[in-house]
Amino acid sequence: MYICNMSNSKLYKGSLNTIILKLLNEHDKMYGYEITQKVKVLTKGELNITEGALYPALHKLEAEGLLDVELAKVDNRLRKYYKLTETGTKETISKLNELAEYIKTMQKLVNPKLV
Amino acid sequence: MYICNMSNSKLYKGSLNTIILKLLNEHDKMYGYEITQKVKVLTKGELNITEGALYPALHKLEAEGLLDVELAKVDNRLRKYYKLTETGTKETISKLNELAEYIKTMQKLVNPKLV
DNA sequence: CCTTATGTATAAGAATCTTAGGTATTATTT
DNA sequence: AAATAATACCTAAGATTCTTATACATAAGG
Repeated sequence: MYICNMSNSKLYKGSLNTIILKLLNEHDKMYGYEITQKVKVLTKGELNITEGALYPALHKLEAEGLLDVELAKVDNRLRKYYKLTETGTKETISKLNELAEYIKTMQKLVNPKLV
Repeated sequence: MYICNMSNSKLYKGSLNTIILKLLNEHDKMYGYEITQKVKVLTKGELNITEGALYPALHKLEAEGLLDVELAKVDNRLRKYYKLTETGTKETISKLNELAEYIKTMQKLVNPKLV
């Protein structure tokens, strides 16, 4: 028996906020653990959001007024549902544009013929 | 008269090494200042590599054995030409694959219909 | 003479991530 | 029944990478 240590391809700086915002933009409300699972499924295990990155990021987005929190108890376990605020929705669009720009920029650099 | 402060779209973590390696892969040998200028031109001013990021990155890549250095004096000014080592060339390919994977992964997350 | 361009470098600080712990309940396996 | 895995939250220490600011030096241009 051995343990498969899938080398989690590293997040690029700033990606996480974009991912969180985009997922909340699609799913109305989500809780932290749910986000980690969703990312796993969507990326087929390629990306594992670590809790040490996720929870501080959620707290910060909340503090910045981009997310609202709603507490829930399910099966006697706490859940914190996060939801985009109006500002959060605007920021989501902005972040997605930034990401698209970034990808274009990188393609100019690494694949100049195709751009 | 006012100063146009083009908000330098931020680098995502880890991008810089990939950019450096890819440029050196294409141009045989380059010096630091040349790299900053090349990136400006290729990205039409969208990306400005700061010296505070570039020089430490070059030094680290050299220390890791991915780059070789060659000193030159042009117009009485020092230049440090960097060139890929054999290991550096392999690492370049690996980094470019990583970047391509990363972009695919992000597109699964932010644009799941298209992927 | 002063500023801009060319060319290198480092140090302090911010931001974001990984790793490694911690707590607690429920479900599953042994 | 007991141990482990899954669910669900959290934080702290450390690594890494970037920005900002500064420094030094030569050449060119106004």
